[in-house]
Amino acid sequence: MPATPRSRRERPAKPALTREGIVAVAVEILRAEGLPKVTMRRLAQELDTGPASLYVYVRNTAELHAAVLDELLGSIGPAPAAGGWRERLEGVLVAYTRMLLEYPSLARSALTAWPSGPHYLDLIETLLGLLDEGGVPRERAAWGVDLLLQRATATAAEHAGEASREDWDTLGQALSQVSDRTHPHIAAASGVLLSGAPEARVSWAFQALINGIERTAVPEPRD
Amino acid sequence: MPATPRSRRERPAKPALTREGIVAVAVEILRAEGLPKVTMRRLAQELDTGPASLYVYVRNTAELHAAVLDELLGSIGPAPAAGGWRERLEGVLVAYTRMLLEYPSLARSALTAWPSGPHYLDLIETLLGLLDEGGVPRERAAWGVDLLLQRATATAAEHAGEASREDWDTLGQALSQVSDRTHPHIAAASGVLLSGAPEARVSWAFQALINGIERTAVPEPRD
DNA sequence: ACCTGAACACCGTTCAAGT
DNA sequence: ACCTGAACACCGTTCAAGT
Repeated sequence: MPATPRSRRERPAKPALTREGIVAVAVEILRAEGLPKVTMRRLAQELDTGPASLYVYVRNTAELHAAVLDELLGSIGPAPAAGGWRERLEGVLVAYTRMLLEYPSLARSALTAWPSGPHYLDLIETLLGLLDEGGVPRERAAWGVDLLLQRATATAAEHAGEASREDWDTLGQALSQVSDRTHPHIAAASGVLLSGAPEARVSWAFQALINGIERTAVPEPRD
Repeated sequence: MPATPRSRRERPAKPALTREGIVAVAVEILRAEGLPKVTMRRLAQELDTGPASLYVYVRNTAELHAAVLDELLGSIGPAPAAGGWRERLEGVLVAYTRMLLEYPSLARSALTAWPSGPHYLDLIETLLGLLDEGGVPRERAAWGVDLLLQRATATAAEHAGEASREDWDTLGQALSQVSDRTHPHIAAASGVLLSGAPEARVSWAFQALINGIERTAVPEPRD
């Protein structure tokens, strides 16, 4: 009796071996199993080829991650239509942060491999538009966008790796056990340092950033 | 003729197999060859043992990285003695950023594996002290420290991985090629978006953060 | 030209077995 | 108890060789 061929029913239609096909499969694996499983070898296996073949379409793993992020960026939708510019700006930033928080390891990778895809450009345009609506001078807005996006990305990235919850507790313990002779300011602030609901802190941080960007003059360029 | 034993002159005194010894060797390798070479296997080899032995002293790679960072933190020295609180605060933050910029991949790892060592606590104490001196309310200062340290860490982390320089150029190209019909605000700001000397941007960002922290009220805790 | 099998040069972590 | 050899289960990337 000949061995029966392995079933191929798992994937309805095998995506084509193109950049789009690779990114599509990568997003699928990311959603189902997380970024650590999105490896060149796994992708190749899923596409019935060897890992070497992928290098025709993507330069390396970092570039692949950036493409995946831009793809996901398409899902956060437009800015809220109601409310003042400040609230709407916070709304966009919170939506971006929330999306990244679903894939913290992708956020981590986005911090290093800068996205430059179409959805990322749309996001920058939206942020600049809202800052302009609020009367923030163009130069401050331009430099400020970096601050806002970096805060969102870094906040999500901090949750990558299973250890993060434990580390927070370790730091909390260290902060509360500190002597008020050697570290008087920590001792005095220990109750507040790690206090507050996560949403409240996220919101406060964005408002503080917006306030700072609004009020801080960019230096005159010297030549 | 018996085989001559392998020379052991490379390392003057092999550090003891203790947590301190392991961290010391890790710092040494980091300084000489960068974080990617600081692996469990390499460390074990350097200490004449197998990788499994290290797990008696460190929980995992992330914890090791955090210990290494705290060690390096000891080298940035105290806050500048002269100047207003604002300038001294910026001085501390710039010194921290500069140190991290020498080891961007360590910064990247610090974003995930929170340090909680003695030198990190000292840094927090210094920041809180300077904000207090500036009359910043305790609650704002406590929440603000997270903003300041995260900015420093994330800025350095962005330089990890060889690709970062190229990515920046790619983004710059994408930004300057955008159509002013679809992305009018980017088009209008394209000159400013990526302008400015790195030091000027780092300095502006910290000043904007300080200004924002100073002026943004923390919400009343609800129970 | 486009594609890929196989190899190169590694990883972190666990665990059974030794001392 | 403390320590570790060997194994498990993987990685990314390159390159010579095939079609």
